[in-house]
Amino acid sequence: MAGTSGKGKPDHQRPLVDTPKGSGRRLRGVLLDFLGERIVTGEVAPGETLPGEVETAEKLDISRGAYREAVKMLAAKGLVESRPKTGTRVLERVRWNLLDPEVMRWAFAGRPDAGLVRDLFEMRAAVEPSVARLAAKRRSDAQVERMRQALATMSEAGLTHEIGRDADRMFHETLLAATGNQVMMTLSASISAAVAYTTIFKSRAGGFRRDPVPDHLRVFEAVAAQDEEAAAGAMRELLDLAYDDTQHALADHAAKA
Amino acid sequence: MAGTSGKGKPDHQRPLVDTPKGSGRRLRGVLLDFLGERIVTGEVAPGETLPGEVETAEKLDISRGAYREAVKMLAAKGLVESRPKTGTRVLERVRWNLLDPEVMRWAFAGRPDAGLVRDLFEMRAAVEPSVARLAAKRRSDAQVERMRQALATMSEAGLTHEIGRDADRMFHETLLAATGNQVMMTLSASISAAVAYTTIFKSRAGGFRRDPVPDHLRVFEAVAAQDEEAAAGAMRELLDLAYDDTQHALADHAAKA
DNA sequence: ACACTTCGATTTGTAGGACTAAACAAGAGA
DNA sequence: TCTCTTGTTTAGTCCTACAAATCGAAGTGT
Repeated sequence: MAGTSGKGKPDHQRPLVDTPKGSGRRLRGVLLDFLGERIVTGEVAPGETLPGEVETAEKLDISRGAYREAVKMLAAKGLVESRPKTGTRVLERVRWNLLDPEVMRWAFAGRPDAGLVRDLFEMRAAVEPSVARLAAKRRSDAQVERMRQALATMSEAGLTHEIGRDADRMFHETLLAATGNQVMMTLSASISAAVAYTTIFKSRAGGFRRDPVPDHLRVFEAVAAQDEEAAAGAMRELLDLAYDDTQHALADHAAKA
Repeated sequence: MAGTSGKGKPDHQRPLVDTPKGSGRRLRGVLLDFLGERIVTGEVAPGETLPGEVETAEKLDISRGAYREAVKMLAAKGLVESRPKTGTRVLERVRWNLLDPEVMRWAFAGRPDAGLVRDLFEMRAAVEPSVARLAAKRRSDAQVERMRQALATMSEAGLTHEIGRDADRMFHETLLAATGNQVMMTLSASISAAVAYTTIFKSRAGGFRRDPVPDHLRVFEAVAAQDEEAAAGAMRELLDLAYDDTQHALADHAAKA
């Protein structure tokens, strides 16, 4: 791993950033997660500048090349900006690409931030009904069939099980594909990345307060019947339910701490 | 620029990817644009794999380091994925981060794709009314004042002039900030990047069919009065107008070609 | 006080080599 | 024949070390 002989330090037992080891994870990848998470969680505040690249690379005992590639990926996501002489500095939050799935993942790595969850649900409230509406308008019969099956396995397994969550994702994914709208598809891909984390968080903390299957069913039926307004309405209800559950899970979690 | 002596080729007159020269643009940056544009416009189809990195770097007469950093930035935006032995391949469109401002820029570099424009406006139709609603609910007096001023300069200069477009951007930016919603702010940042290109495109091709200032004014007044429903409605009208204009500009452009 | 120059810190770009993962093919064993 | 293992090859990954362009700030001259 370390060139011809590293930096004189023994190859066994590296000092920092747990080694990628035998896993498929690349060194650059773990470094990216390491830095990205530290930035998104606010551990290094916007405006601050990271120590110089030679210095950092040395401290973490990795090469400048690997470090630079990780930093360039952060820059591509709008988290940092690096210029000669000034160094690499963390940008203000507004410049961040919050919609990037990886950024979302970092944001939800620790405990979910209540403000971010609220913002996210406000966004979903704006977008998802329109998604349902468009899906009702343009869905194909094959997509209806796929959603029916996903719904079936979902009601069998329940959302507490892995297989049920998979079915849930499949349901929403197909709904999205039915809109035929590229932009909405990528947006919701990011959102559902975040939603997956809150869902798993919910099922950890306290379980669900109401069965989500009936609401999914209403959405499905409206889409199948191509009733646009009903689809939008059903989706709104589904979202309200999810928001309530998330709020309660968050409150429970806060109470315990 | 070229190490000790490049690759033996004379330093004057480089073969490909116009050199960054005295400009502030970094070599990696122009390479990123070059590759990104080629991918987004479909010149290299999804599924295809780029030639090997040594080969490419050699052909373009740049170092592997610079090339790799550019590719890593593309990977961060979800455009490509590179693995040993397989090479670097372009991902399917659904995995692209279309909301990334740079990806948007590449998408609108050539002639705007009609389908993408439609998708974008469907998205705006879903999101922007909610933006107006939230802004009406939470706006501060200072923000109202800022919007008033932007509107004033905008009605003076008109959207055909640079200064007018700046004021327009300022108006929408402030409206966005008034929502207090981080997620919506980043989303609309991406969207307005695209909108800026269509706007400049519109003013090139045929001008505007209707004065946009009155519609902006209606939005402003509703937000100032904290009338959420009126704000949403006014925004919907504003969007309809913009969509009509864009459609006609697109049609004119197509007719000429 | 103002413009111009120099200097130093830091990123940018270059070169070439060693390591490793992954795909493919060939061979060994059942 | 089929599967499992083993080698071979390919291309990305990671490493070191050096040269150069940039830009801020301090210094210098007028």
